[in-house]
Amino acid sequence: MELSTRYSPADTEDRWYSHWERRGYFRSVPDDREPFTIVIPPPNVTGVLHMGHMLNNTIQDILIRKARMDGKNACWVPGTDHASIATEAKVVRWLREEKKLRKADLTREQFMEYAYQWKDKYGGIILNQLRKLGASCDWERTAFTMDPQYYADCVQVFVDLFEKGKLYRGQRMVNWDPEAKTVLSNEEVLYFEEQSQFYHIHYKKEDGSDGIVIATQRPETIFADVAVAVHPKDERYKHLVGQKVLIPLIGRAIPVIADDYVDIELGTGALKITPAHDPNDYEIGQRHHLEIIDIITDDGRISEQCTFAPLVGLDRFEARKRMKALLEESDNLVKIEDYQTKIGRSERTNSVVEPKLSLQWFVKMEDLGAPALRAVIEEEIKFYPPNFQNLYRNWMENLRDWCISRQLWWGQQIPAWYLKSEGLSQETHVFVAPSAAEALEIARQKTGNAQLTLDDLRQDEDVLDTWASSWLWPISVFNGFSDPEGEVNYYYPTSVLVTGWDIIFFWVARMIMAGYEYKGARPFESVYFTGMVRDKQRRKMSKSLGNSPDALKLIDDFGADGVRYGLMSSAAAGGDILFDDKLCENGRNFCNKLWNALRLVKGWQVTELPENEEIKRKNELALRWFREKFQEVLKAGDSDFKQFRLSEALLGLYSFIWDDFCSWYLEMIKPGYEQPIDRATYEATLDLFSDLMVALHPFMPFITEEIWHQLRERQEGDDCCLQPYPVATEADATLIAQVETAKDVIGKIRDLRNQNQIKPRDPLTVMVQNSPAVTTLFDTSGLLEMIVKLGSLAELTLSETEPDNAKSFISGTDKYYVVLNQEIDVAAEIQKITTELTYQQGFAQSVQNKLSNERFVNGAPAQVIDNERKKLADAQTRIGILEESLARLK
RNA sequence: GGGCGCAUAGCUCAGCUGGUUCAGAGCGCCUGCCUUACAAGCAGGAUGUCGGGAGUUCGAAUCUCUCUGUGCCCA
Repeated sequence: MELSTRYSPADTEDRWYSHWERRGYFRSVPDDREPFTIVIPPPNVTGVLHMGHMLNNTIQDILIRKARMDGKNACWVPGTDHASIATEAKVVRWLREEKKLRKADLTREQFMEYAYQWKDKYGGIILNQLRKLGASCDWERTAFTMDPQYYADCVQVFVDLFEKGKLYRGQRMVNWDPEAKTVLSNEEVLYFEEQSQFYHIHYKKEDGSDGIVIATQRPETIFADVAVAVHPKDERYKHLVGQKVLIPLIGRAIPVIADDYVDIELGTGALKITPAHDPNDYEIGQRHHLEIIDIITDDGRISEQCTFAPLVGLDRFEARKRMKALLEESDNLVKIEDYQTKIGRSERTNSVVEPKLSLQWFVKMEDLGAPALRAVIEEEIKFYPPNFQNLYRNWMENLRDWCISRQLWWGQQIPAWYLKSEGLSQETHVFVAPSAAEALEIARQKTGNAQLTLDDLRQDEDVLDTWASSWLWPISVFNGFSDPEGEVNYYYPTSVLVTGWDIIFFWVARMIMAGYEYKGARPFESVYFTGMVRDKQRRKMSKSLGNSPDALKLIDDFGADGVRYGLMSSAAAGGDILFDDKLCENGRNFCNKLWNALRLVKGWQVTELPENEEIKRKNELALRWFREKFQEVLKAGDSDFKQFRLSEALLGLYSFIWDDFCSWYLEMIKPGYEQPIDRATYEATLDLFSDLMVALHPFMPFITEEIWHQLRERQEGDDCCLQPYPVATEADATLIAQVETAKDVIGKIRDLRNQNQIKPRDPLTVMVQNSPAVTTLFDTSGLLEMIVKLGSLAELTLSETEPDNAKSFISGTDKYYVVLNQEIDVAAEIQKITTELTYQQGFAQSVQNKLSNERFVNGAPAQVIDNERKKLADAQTRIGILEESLARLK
């Protein structure tokens, strides 16, 4: 069959993927084998494949394929996250743009129906895209964080935490998004350097005399002030502490207090305290037992609570503008100062975050955090790279309670019920239960009112933070809550989690907490942190910058294997990747290289006749050498895998295949023009090539499967992806070193050709100076023939004397002569040899110095000293040779 | 302000427990080749006070301290 000079991924990739899938190779059910389990970091259900996913999932696929080939029961669970806020935002936009509907006009039930419609239509595209990448997931296990069972698990955990007293409802300062009207977690707030102003405002004393000038960025909140704070050591204001000053415009008197928090240098050194609208003020307020006055509504307007009527109803920014004029008129504005500061904005709506006191559900972190911190510090869970331990520890030692309620509809509705008779946020009774009926039971008991009906209760409107569902992922996907004695006990703890370090707190830490809380065991043995994929200018890839390449187009252009190679070749764990198409190009080129090696081998005619002795010796040596070298590579690769050094493992195979297999081995055994190859070498080569494909398969699954099948007729079901991964045996270092000397000689001959304009194929005569050391060259069967072939020599013989008209070089401690049919430039040759001689003498001297240092000889291990002695001896031999050459030329 | 990291070839980075597999890879660059698998290729080549300084050691890119530059996280 005629093979194209280019490998065409499009012709093979889909075909092999469906073949694997059809044969059920990725399916896992518990059995006697050791499990190797990975749960996918579930992408947003609305997501499409981007570079980060490609990197992340390529790594998981490599690990899972390798484990499968190692004979383990490999199970990779795929799935998606309902991603409450991100998805709800998309659904709302879709309703507005496509259906001309506003969320406010829909009931919750109607909205959810639309949301599911939308999810069914657009959700899960990414899972099909993962197939293009080659991801060998067990698709029958595909999970979703809003699956009915998963939903029930989240509810059960909520109830359980509540019953254990690890969940509470409390007034807390939260990050409020006035546009989305929802609480944001700290992690959902992004900070930007922005231009702002400090308003210096004069708070006069009750008698109208000069009081104190405070600086604030938020003049519209002065009506919620309850104090002015200064630093206790600030001499300027000491006399005022304990006195009262008046809020401008409304003239309410508030105390001046002293608190360490105040920064003397910042602004005027005097700070207005507004506990309802600033987290730091809130804490100061708590310390000093101050009142809380809230004057901002849920949508960011000045509320009725504000005693200054002209502002009521205005948007907070509009109110700020008005305040400028009002303060000027009332002669309270001292000055306005420009100020650069960090403003927090909602990651989703970009609106300025409003600190707000709100009644929310919180998980107490104290008990949950302790075992999760310990597990990582004591390396019960190992991080790769390990320095992420520090980041983790830092966060875990400063845990804040986790706000898990979100004012959204898309998500697991919080299983808490209240009495309708009580106002919103005024509840004195809370009934937490898995269902309304059970909540009613509790309500009847707690209130002592047996007449209560479901109509008297209303369920909490909020849903769970999306991470409060995904933290159960490693347990819930194996039905660990509904069937705690089932297969979860086989698959859990999972083997490794592969994820970006940016969600170490959101997700990794919380899964660890849930793991210890609900399974009493770590959720995974190891965590492999990937870096961020960035563009060439080091910018994070983002939609708004438009710098993210289209993942599927990349696969079209370079093949999935090419892209996988590109991503992996420069992706040390934890390190960012500066992505460049060039990387994928390398991968594609590698595929072509493999393909052409296949074309070469399959193009050979095979003879059943035995080869002549010389060729036979050469081929046998080549084979032995290559097999030994393969062991070295496998051994290194094995250790790389154990340490998750996947890039290193891949690059090791890459250079072994490109350099050692293609450039050396195949050239060694390649028959002459239109000559056949002997059966034994041919068969052995097919086997070696097959083994290489098996070793490379986890990284580049498609092309290796294709070549595996092109190399030989295989039985049905005899596929590359199921082969046992080759296990290294001890390599014969001596043999490898012998062939290395041949490669060195060949390289030097080629170099000499290059420098003297001799064509690569001109047959040269080369001699080697007879010496006791030179015997290995002649004693190693096939070595001479190898040099003759790859050096394109007419002959290689021993010589007692230096021939005329020859140039020489040294390999190891042997002197070689290349006979040239041209004039030798004696002066240039002398120059060259002198330079080399000077270098060798200097080198010998430095080794000599080392060896005559008594402390070195006494202190260093014997092996190091022996090595130095050998270096010295070899250098001295070379010096002898060079001096001899020089003498002869002169 | 607190914490974590990084600095090695023109560029992007490897370099594990200190010792010739320690100064490496890929890209780029230079020279020569359309050699009977592959020009998306082949054969060669050049390039570095391993950020500065000090220390530990027989020996430091590797360990310690310090300075400088730089990135990130938290407040």
